[in-house]
Amino acid sequence: MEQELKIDDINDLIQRRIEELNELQKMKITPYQYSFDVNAFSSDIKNDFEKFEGKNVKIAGRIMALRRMGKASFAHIQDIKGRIQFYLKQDEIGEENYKIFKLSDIGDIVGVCGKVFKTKTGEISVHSDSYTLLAKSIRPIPIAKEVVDENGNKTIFDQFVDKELRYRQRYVDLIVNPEIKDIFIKRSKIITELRSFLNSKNYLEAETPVLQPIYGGAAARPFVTHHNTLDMTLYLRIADELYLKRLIVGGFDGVYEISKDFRNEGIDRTHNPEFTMLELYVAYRDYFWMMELVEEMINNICIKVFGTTEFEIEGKKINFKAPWQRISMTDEIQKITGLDVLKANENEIIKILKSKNVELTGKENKGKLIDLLFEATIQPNLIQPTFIIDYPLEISPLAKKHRKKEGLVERFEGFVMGREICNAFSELNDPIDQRSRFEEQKKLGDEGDEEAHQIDDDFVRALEYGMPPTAGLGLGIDRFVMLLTNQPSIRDVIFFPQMRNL
RNA sequence: GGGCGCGUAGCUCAGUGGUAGAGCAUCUGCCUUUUAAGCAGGGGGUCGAUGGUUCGAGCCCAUCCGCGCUCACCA
Repeated sequence: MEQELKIDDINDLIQRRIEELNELQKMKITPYQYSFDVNAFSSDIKNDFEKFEGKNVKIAGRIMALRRMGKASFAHIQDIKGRIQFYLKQDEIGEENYKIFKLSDIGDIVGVCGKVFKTKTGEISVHSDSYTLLAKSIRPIPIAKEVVDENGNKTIFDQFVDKELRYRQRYVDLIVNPEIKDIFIKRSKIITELRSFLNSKNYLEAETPVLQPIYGGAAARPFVTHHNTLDMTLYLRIADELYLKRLIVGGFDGVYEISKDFRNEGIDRTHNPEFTMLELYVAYRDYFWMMELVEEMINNICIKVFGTTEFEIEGKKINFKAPWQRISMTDEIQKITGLDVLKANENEIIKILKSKNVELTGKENKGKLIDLLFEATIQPNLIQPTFIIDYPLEISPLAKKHRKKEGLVERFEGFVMGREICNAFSELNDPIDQRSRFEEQKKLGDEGDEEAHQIDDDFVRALEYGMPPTAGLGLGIDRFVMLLTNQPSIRDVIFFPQMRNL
């Protein structure tokens, strides 16, 4: 049975492979097999040659290099752990099987059985006595040839480097640049350790709605969608916060969620429209307590996943070891600029901002101006892990007023390498204050601030029933993974980053 | 959104006004321990798209599409 060609970007390379496929089928070979009993992996064999030498192994993987020399051949296959060479010759596997092998291409998935041996030139290989085509590849993969010199330095020729194609066709990227798998494995371990740390504290992993009639918990523009049967507008969540706090009202005293949030905003090195966020709320605790928890949690992840708290990130040595420095935002601004922003009027702050070439829209309130001043003067210098504490009230509509300092809230953000990695507060649990904060936000919204918070009456009602004092935390997983794995772009830590349609 | 840059064979790239190239990949032949295997020979292109300038455009100009870097925005 000949395969119909229904491939839009057919070329002669694909054409030829389909012809091979048909030839295999004429030979009654099934080019897409059902299973293969793998019992060994490339790097295990190479790392423990003494144990494997002379033993029969069954390995499987993708052919990544082929060297055919008439009636004998060498090839490399790539499995989950790396690459290994196999050798086969016609005398040993028979003409029929050798013909099947000759119809194989780089990219095919194959299974090989045979004895482990070392070639004349010293490469640990599998001397195959059977060869099975498991899945025929009809689309050629970009071939990158590798050379490892005697010092172990790897040179890669013609590496697949087009970033656009790598992101759009991540499956090819993973085949051809397998070292990136490690980043994603690290990402997975980080999330696993995060979850196991939080579970060890007996916090409940909760699932809250992605589709929300009122979005909230952050300042961001949402994605809008529509439910047909209910005939109502729904928003993809921009944060989990308000639902998780409802669970605290309901009597859970520790809840967390690791989930996707969606923000309809720009895309760049640090922003993907959907991203993974950890949010955690713990009853009867405040933001001081939460700072210690963050230190403990991050130290734990560093040790469990990387075995150290010391990292080299973009050439700088970073140590996550607790305790982190704690700096008051307004004190530090005063130290650096000489201005007491709490007492100063807006014009005094604007004057300094202008001298720093910060562009203003003219709509900023005092809290926003203070935040801008912080970003311009202090944030870039926060290289080692640092907590900035006590933020202006106007930019923190869900945080509790500071117990001592007028105009501020009990909020902290953690910074590393000048970048924010987490955000936390003593949560606002005064329903009357919360309603007036929402009303302030509504004013901003009415004035055109597209990111202003919506009024969530049901959330206020929940607070009216009474929410215990609570500490809350948000931690952006993608950016955290970027830091720990030293990746320059969020797209390098997300398997399938959002791309424009072609 | 602004600035800079990129888009040529499956991959990596050269080609700055005069017949579209190289290496790898691929095909044919030879080759039973090779390893960027080798030797000999061959095929493969809407040069991102559209329009313009020119006797002549991959190259110059304009517009558009896509991507990258960067700045702004995104607390």
